Amino acid sequence: MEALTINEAASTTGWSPRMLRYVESAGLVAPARSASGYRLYGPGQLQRLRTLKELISRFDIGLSDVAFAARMATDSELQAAIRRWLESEARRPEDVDAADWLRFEQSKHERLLAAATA
Amino acid sequence: MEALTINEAASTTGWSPRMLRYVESAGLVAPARSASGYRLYGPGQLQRLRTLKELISRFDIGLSDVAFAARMATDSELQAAIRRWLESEARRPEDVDAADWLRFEQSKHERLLAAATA
DNA sequence: CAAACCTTGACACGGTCGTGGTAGGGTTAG
DNA sequence: CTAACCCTACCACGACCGTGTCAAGGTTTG
Repeated sequence: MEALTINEAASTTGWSPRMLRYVESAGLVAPARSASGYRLYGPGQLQRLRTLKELISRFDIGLSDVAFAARMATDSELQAAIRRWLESEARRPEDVDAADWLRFEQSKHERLLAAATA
Repeated sequence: MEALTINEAASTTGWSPRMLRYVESAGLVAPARSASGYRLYGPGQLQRLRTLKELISRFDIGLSDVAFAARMATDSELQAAIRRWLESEARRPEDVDAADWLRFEQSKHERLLAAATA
């Protein structure tokens, strides 16, 4: 009785059923399955779906970003390689315009805003 | 005499001039500028461009993934939020098919392979 | 000064992301 | 049994990523 089917889970989390399947395909929240293959979402998964939504909208990031963070967290070789590269970058702060990648990261949002305003 | 212009930098790093500008727009390697606005790549930047190329092809990731990692490394609030979310995930290993997101992450590569073979 | 370089801005194009829909077919519940 | 639900597999669509190319104009160099 602690498991909701996909439409019920969608109602209580704010995701669409379609997106719940997509989130699963990204490996971020993988519900158990009933004997006949129905997805069964437990309470913890419902909570993680809600916080995932929060996370993504608060920082304006994508599901694929979270998926990449998950990959980094489990692939220590990747993690180490990226950290080494970033550290070699950080040692030359005079080269870096700190606002640059920020503009890059936000540009899609800005473009959306501009399009919506126009 | 330690600074190369964009075409010279392209030759020694394997990136195209177009991509060097794109990499800069992503905030990953930002060269100094001459008085008249020419990009001037120093030795350290050439090295980072080479390792960046290596990193990206070795792990089959995108520039935007590295840009996201850079954002995480400098935005500690984002980093903490993502770590919290991932940790809440990790406490329920019975739910997670470890190979799932791996398939997701590799699927584009597989699709490319399939398309190339066909 | 002319050739060879650099700059930004734009168009284009295949591929991926995020999202909705629809179709064909099993499952569950009244 | 039938209505309501679930499944997977597709099509579609706009936005974004990675990449090349071209145009119009400034800079450097022989």
